[in-house]
Amino acid sequence: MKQLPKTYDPEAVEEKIYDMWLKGGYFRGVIDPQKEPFTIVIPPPNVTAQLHIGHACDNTLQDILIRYKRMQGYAALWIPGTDHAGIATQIKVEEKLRNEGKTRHDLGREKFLEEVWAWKEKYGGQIINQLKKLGSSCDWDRERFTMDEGCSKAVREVFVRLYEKGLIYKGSRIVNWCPDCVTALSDIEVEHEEQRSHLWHIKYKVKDSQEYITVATTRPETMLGDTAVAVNPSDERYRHLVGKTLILPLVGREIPLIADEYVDPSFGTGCVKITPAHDPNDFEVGLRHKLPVIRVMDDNAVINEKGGKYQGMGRYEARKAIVNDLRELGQLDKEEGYAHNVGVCYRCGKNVEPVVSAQWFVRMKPLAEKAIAVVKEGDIVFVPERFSKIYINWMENIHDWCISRQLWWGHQIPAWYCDDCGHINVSRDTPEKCEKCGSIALTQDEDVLDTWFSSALWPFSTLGWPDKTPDMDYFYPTSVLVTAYDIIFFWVARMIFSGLEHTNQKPFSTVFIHGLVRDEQGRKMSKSLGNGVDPLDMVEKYGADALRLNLVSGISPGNDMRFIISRCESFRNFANKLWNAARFVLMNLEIDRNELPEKLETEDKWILSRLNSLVGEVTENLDKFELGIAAEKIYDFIWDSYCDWYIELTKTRLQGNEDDKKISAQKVLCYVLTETLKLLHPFMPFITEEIWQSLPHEGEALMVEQWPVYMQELSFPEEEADMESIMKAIKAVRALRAEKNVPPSKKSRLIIVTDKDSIFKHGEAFMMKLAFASEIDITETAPENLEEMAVTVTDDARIFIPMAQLVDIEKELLRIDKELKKSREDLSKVNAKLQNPGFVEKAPEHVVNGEREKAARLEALIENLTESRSQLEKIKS
RNA sequence: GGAGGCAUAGCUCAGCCGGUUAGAGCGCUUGCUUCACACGCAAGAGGUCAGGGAUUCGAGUUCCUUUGCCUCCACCA
Repeated sequence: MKQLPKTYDPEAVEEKIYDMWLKGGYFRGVIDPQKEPFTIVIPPPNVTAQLHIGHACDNTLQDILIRYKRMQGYAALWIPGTDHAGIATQIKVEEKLRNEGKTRHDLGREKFLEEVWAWKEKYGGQIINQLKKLGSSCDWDRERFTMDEGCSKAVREVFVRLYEKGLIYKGSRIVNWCPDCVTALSDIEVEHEEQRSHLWHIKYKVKDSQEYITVATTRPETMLGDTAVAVNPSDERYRHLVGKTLILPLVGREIPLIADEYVDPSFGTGCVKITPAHDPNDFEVGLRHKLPVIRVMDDNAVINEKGGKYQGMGRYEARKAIVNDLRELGQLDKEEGYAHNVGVCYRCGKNVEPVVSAQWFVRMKPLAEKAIAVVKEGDIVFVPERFSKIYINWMENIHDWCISRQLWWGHQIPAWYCDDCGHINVSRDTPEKCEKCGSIALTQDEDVLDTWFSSALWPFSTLGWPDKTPDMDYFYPTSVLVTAYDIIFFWVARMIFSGLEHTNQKPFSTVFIHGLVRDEQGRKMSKSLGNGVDPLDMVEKYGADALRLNLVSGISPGNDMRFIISRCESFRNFANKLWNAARFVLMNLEIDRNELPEKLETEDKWILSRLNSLVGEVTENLDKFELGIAAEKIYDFIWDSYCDWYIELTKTRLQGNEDDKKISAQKVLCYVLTETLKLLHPFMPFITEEIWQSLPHEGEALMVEQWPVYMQELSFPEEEADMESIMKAIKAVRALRAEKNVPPSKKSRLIIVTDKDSIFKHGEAFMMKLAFASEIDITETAPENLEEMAVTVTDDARIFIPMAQLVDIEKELLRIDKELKKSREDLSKVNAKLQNPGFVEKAPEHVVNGEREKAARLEALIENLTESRSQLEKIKS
């Protein structure tokens, strides 16, 4: 017999258990042709810093799925890894350098990258350690990094293939430029926020005329680059001026007044200044009208030499100066307050500047088509389903993807420019000479790729692609992708089209989307608010199991959740509850084999039947990704059915002196506990494993045990009902006693009047213990000296308690009347249903039968209540 | 301008395909050193399931609508 400490101590258990799992090699995904594969690739956390509570949630969900499937006999593989997170990490390291008074340019590219790699080693390691602390059962032998050799090879392969197919091109386009990060961004890396600003109305003089045209703009500084003013061709007000020349204020440049459908005549003055170099729409207009493109800002958003006297000013400094100058010239017609959406960089939060720039793009339309079809046809399923609409909508309106970044940290673009002929050599390996002119003077493109370019390949680059590997053959396509809804576009969408394009297969079958973890007030967790929660703190305080259960129970798929610390405490209490249940079982255990006894008592069948239903339901819930519901059901079963009832019920047998009943109780206790541990294991891996190891068992570890299956022969509806009868009686007695504050130490005789005497005969011992009886009489007729007794009633028994303390006829009458009223109301409702032909005809049989049974129960209860009532009345008079 | 979500106990939230008396945690009230557990046990209070309408034998659950929050997408100067 093994002794467990009185309180569960996660710290003493978790590391030991995790090491045991590691030593056993249970995390390894092993190719086994006899088994079905089940694969998950981790959404690689950024190596920017430590994990936050959102990661803990994401990884707990994955771990639950992978452990569940592993126990079901799948060849389960969970591939871990981290993401280099281009801009984010580079910003972090530059910040660190700034604190040391340095910039990346002081170090130079090579030295700087050394710094970043050192950073990566530090934080990447921390992240892996954190994942382990959470209990994640990843195959650590296969840990990957988006910039490791294999992933880099995949990146080059993809780049070259797409380039050769004409799906990657380099071109001058308007891109979102972050002057602070000094790089181009893709469209989705720009967030929009409303900013209060002004709408400035500026007068442009018509050449050789007294007339003026007024345009409105939110970015007056860009006027330095204006090359036209446009009006709608149908606009009567300006028709006579179309084709005329205007004088650009401050600059003096002559620009045409053009007509273009793009202009909305009803907005503002109906005239739009056209700055092709600094606005995406103007760029398009410029193309249509063959307008010159004059870029007036440099990469830091400082006005360049094209800006005349404003050269050297920052964009907002220039804005101020220009507005002032226009005002002085009398060419500022109006200045009005204006709130509008401004794009900001998703990494640094600074305003993004649309500028024309030569960048690399992925041509999206051809790739998107397949990616839309695969979801529309249900080949890839989103859970919850509603996210597929969001995905499809985005894919259908997709723009080309700007993939080049003016950073140093990342995959350098595999393109080499020939210094002699200018030809672009795109190649998997560093070319020795220009493929066009043979020159050896080649310079590689300085830029790196968008960090998401490599993440997009993650499901197959981690399995060895582009090489043909056994892993690729066996584990690909992966099974489920688990992630939050905020990176559906960044990541999920790009994995889908990349997988389809490069492997000709979908990268995964199911996308399981969860919400974001917010703080107790429902705010997003962020650095600036300082409301972030460190998962390791929670692990330390409450244990990993409690944290995990907090993160998955009481949540619904796809919806945000609040992280409430007090809930960690309740789940720690739950762990302790389970611990003590196990402690109780072990204290009473004299068997060394886990098996069911030959002869089962009613209460055994009751708990086994309940367990069996639980097995069926939990399995179904997990298959439908209803993890929260599954967790709650297991929680309720353990606390309510197993601890509060079954353990209490077995005490009479365990403490009795009938050996066979004692042993059979031990066997059922042990069996049910073991099966329950299996069900709970994916959710609370540490404590379940630790307890399981103490119980009689044959296998090596709980985590590789077989997942329980529903068995018809373990369903005992009759015994369940019988036990419920006894439980109801026990509850009724307890309620009566509690009302009068009778302590458990004060026992009393119980006289049970029932026609189900065999059931109650069996329940005698339970009533003794749990209803605090000193002796029990089971009869079919009510006792005599009623005035000395209190009575309580269930639907199949009247229970008399000869205890003066409880006798209070007036109060009893009141209580019985109240109950009678309620029961009669319920009964009439049920009868109304049953008398409704529509209900009886149309409702399914089990529902109708259920109502009939309910009616019968209520009738019995009413009869018992009425009987008791008339007796009380008799005593009263 | 589009699209989506949320509204259920004092608080935070579950509630799957419509079908017992709408649940949990925390909080609250009362009692209990009941030989696993006070991180516990027992009993209890507390709900017009946001308002209105429709479908149905039956609606917290489906549909429409109103109100109030929230999010995402979108090039209106």
